[in-house]
Amino acid sequence: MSQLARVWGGHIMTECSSDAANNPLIRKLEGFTALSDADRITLARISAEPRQVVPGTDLVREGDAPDGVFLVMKGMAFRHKLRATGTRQIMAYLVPGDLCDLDVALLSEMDHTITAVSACEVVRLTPEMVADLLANHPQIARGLRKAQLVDEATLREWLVNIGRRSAAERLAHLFCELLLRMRAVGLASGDSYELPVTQIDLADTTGQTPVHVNRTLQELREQGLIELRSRRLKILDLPRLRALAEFRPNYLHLGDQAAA
Amino acid sequence: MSQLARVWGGHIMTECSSDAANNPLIRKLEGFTALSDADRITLARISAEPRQVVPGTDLVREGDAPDGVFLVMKGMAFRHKLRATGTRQIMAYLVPGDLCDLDVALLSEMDHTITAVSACEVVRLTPEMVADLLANHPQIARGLRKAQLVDEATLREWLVNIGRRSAAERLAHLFCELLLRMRAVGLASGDSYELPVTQIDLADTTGQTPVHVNRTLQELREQGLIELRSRRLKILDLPRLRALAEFRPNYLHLGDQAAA
DNA sequence: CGAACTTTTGATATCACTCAAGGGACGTGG
DNA sequence: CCACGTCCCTTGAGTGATATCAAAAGTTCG
Repeated sequence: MSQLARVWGGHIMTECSSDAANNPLIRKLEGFTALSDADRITLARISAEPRQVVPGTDLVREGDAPDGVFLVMKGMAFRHKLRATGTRQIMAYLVPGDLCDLDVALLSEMDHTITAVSACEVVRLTPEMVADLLANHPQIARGLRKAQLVDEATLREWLVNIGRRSAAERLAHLFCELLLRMRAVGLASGDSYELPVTQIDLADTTGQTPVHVNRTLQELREQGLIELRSRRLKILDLPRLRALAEFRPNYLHLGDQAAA
Repeated sequence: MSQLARVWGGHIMTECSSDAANNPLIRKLEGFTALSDADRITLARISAEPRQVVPGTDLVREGDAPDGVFLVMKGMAFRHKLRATGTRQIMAYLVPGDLCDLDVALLSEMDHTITAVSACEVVRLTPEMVADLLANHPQIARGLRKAQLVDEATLREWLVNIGRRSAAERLAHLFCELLLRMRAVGLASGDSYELPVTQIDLADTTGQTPVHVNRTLQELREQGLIELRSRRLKILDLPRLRALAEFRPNYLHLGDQAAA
């Protein structure tokens, strides 16, 4: 927010992120449901021409009329709200493969803002494209709906996190969650991944003060649990970090292709 | 949780909540979209035979395979999670007209529990019924999808509430939100409504301690903002309560039938 | 190389938690 | 209809985790 915050204009650039195995959307949906070759081709086509977006760009702003659905292909973005008093709460991270709500076009007005934290590649899907996917590609539809349920479940888990865990536990939990989500789209190497956020962002995520986040991170480092430098997080002792956070990944519904 | 927590068995009883204007589901959806007479008849039929449920009954439990969608017709329920340490976080209230996630059948396992707080009337919609509504009743589908978006937006607002507001502000915000939601289904009289929760529940909702909730409620009472007795909340000074909570109802998307 | 931002440190304040116990309400059974 | 148990609400005293305020040190980048 203190950032430059330019609005996403008519932007630049191509670059084909097609190669199916590297397409985070395809990877993610395949974690949720079986896709046909035709499905993969459809998804690859849709996500073929992302726009490059500069850090700090608002993808949509609170008060805007929603205009299609955003899909993040690279980089990281988050949803957040600003209160009148100036405090901010971050309510979700969007990592590659993530979309914002499928049916958002039903609403007349956005109730929060989505901002790119790092340089991102983003695709905008028109309401028509979304409708086509949902109507004519049942497996894709299934995957997308499931992804949305997981987004909601994640929100609930964040509520538990902020409502009922201590400062250190909150951060630990966040780090564990993001590791799994980054892994699911092939963006973690071992137990480390890009985490392009400031300590201020972490504070606004976990409902704390930047100062306290700083001290808490130091604790986690001293205990040999993590390393966090130059926008990259390395988890040094995942089992202990998970135990500390009491992290149970069931709410992410990874690898449960089952169900009716 | 300390409650008896019997599992919802094959339960009793009928009683026809049909009369369209009193059907909370119909009222709620009409706030979101225009319904035809046929739509109203469909909805009335679906919700015609609620089961009576005793306070403390778990409608679904974490770990269960989801089996259809619940619709609350009367009373109040909430979603919550228990941590291993015994602490609990309530993540949503379900008031009459509310459903749990439409697509929940896509998941193999529930990641949280839903419990009736008061005596409730509840309808279980089978996955087939839900599919039929979504496929063959476009306006109903639209209303239901919108309702789901609002549920998600509400979750985000709760995150702001817990993450960034003081004890008094949190309670004030919750009370304001519930007033609007109860009004939307015709269950508020003036500025008061049934609120069948204990102070312990309020603590688990707002991420606080019961003791502190108690003291905070006393403050709100002393300031002439509310009255809370025998499971009924009366808001004495709504403007001041709203101001205290910095309550902006935009996230509830009430009365915006607009949008593409 | 300088400006803007971020991270770190120190000192102090406070809001909310903990522990503990008393009082009230409500229901059940004798 | 009283006695008793069980929740729930209330109060008090003491503590602790996290916030606040302020400033220095480190980074990043144009």
